[in-house]
Amino acid sequence: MTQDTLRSRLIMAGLEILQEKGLAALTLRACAARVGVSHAAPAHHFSGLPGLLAGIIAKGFTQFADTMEEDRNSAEQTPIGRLCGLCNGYMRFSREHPALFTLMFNTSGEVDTDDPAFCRASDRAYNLLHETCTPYLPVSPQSAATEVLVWALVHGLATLQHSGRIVVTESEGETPTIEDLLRSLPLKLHT
Amino acid sequence: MTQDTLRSRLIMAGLEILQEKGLAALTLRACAARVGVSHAAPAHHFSGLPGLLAGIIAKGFTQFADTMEEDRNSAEQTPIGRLCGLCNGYMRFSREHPALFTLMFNTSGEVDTDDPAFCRASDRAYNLLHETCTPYLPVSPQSAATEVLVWALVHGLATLQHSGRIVVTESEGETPTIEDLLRSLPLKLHT
DNA sequence: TGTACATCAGTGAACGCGCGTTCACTGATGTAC
DNA sequence: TGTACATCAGTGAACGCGCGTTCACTGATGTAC
Repeated sequence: MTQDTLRSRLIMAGLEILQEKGLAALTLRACAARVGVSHAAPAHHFSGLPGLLAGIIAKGFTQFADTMEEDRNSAEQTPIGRLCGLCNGYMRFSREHPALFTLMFNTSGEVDTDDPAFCRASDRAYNLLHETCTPYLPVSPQSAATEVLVWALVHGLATLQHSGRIVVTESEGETPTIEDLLRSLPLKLHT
Repeated sequence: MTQDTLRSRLIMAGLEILQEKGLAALTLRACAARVGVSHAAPAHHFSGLPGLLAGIIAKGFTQFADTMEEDRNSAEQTPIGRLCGLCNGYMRFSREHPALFTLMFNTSGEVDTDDPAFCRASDRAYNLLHETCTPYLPVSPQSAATEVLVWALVHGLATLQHSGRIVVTESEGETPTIEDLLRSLPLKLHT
């Protein structure tokens, strides 16, 4: 019990440090200090920094999937409405948690990608995208699957937005909205 | 003269270290050691690590633009051929220099983004994309500019490919090619 | 042509720093008898 | 009910490590006169 609590408290501390100070500040000692525990304590719960990172990323994917699901389900319940909602959630999460988002999609080799919690959370996020794209067919036999197009588009937008190179809004204005971009794609419903 | 030479040799060493061992191994001391110079020498040429990183990233953008220009100019000289070539260059560079590519598009705060060489090289890469998209018009008034669509798509593909989440090929096979993906987009030529 | 001097890239020793890791320990908890 | 013992999460001191930075120095180069 105490073990589970400290473990999850260290992960939460890691998420906060990532949010406030970025990846460079994310160390075992910093997490222990934030929780208020000696710096040797995390060794009882994680196999070094890669283990802690895996735990943090798993938690990150869970929050990511929650955000997408929430925005999808509170949007207009049509295929395009749900897809726009999901993508807005994707963009929103990457905007609100830039350092975490970057870490989640960076296999810098320092992360234990076999961690079962990590795989479960990551799969759940992917399946949300997959489900929300199922109403759509590829436009032609040669064209790519809808989910590849959509995923690449929204992921590229999120990454470029994060690095300050483009601006994407949710409300209407001079810059394109997610909805404009998705409507630019050739999406064809099942007949 | 000696100053310029050591400066550029340190940048080249940084690029090699990035390629071989990743971002975590990229330090002032490591660059100095690779060049064969004392670890205090770089201080005469760079204002700490951020200055060296700016130099490395500027060089990276130059190589990036070279790669895209080369692939664009050796492709079939039609609008779609040139655009496919450029995007193949984009993907090829990100595949061949994953750590550098990640660093180039990550404003982790540790980089001096006001560096003039950095701005010049970055602008040249962007202008290549812009030029190659000029034959195309948006499909409708609401839809996004072609270059935003293309950039987001190819950047998303590059990033997701790098993190091992999707596979994109240049030759034909079971997975979509860049050409398939670009042909999936609604691109309309000027009349 | 020669002398004196200024400049400055690179040296090598030393510094403090935060990191992950180790290790003997303490003290609470739970269990066997 | 009580005693003895095993377990184990967390402690705190100590370790070696590589990092960026500082600083007095050396020695080559270029310039003024």
